[in-house]
Amino acid sequence: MVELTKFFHGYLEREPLFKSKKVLQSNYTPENIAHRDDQIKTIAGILAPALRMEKPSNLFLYGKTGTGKTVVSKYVTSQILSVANEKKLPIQIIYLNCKLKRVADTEYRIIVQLAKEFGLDIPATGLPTDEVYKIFLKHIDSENKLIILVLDEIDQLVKKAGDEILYNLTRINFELKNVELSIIGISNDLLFMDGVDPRVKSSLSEEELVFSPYNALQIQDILRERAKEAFGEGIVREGVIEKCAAYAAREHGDARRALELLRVSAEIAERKNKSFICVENIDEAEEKIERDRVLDVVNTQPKQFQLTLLAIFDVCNLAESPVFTGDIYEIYKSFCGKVGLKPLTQRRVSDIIAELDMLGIINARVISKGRYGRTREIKLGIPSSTIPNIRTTLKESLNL
DNA sequence: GTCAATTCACATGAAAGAGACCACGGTCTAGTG
DNA sequence: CTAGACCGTGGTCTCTTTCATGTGAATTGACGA
Repeated sequence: MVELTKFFHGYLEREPLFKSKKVLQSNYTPENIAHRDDQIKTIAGILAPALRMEKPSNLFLYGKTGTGKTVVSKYVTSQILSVANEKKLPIQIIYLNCKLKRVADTEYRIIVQLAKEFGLDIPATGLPTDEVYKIFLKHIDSENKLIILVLDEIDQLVKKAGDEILYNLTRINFELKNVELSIIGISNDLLFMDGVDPRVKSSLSEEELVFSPYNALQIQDILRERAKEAFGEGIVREGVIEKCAAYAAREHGDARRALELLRVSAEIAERKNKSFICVENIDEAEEKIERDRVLDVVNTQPKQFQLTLLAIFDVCNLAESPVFTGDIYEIYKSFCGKVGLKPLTQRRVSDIIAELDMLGIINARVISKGRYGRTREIKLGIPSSTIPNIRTTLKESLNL
């Protein structure tokens, strides 16, 4: 008891490492965005007609994760909005992240979310989709307005729900008299548009913009700028920024990852009562981020998912040689027996393995072994140091 | 030695079902005046 | 008479199963040199 109060007092007396933590959080939109001037100008140019109440062209942004697509579009739209507010223009910006599960990942839910933005409360389920459309359209069309709809991670949406939604959304303009709707689509997948209905394609990507990855130096700039706001003087030791940037650039110039790395490093240092962040903290941070990410996925997925993952861990642990779907399925089945769960079909497990691959927890590559068939070659996609930890968590949650 | 056919072990697709969740409208019930 | 409880119907959504079709190269076997 006494110990704890002492601890809390100590905690409060200690000089905090962070001056402002939110600067490093992923949803923070900084005042000025480094190395993205061109894109900002281009987007601003494309969206500017909105301020004359003319419908801007639909816009499509491509680029890998952490290249600033979201930040840039949020920045530009918020600027437009503030000008619009100043001039009392009826412009509305709606930002939807289509990747958010159970929020905006189906046609129905997109409409519900949109409706919510207009103060309309529609139940999350239970109504026919076209009914919801009608309610929404009627409500929206009652006043003059210009709407800019930002659909982030739009590729996820289309992959799950098909491109019909996009078609419907682009058609809204024809059905509404008083409202103009422009769409900004944001996609991580550069090839995404190839598989989309040509009609949608032509109307949606009237303008296109590619965000190229940052290089290590640019990431350093970004980190330095944010670190200046986030920490006090002298807290970030020599080489920390450089190393964070190098780690992130190793992937494909993912600035978000670099920022997260820096933030978690700082958190670790803080927890250790250090008054500075040093290079060693970064390695720990990297491992922690990875572990948390996997654990997060694992905990939110159904049991069968967890069992499959556990089977993969076990098989990969035992065998040095490459591991295939069939092996996993056998082990998985035996686990099911132990836990008393009805095993899924191989078809389903195959899909689950594919999903795990998508999540980056494993690396699965389809290979052909010639006469000996075609299968997935499975390797672990996470550092082996994190695995024992995850494995025990898994086993606990499964009572194995 | 060359070349096409074969063959394996799954991958990949499509469709459809089970079960959870929910809204809506109608009917029933009990309480009220 | 009316508010609330309780159905049945019809809708979405996720996770699965079932059935069907696809696939890439090692292997096989026929063929000719």
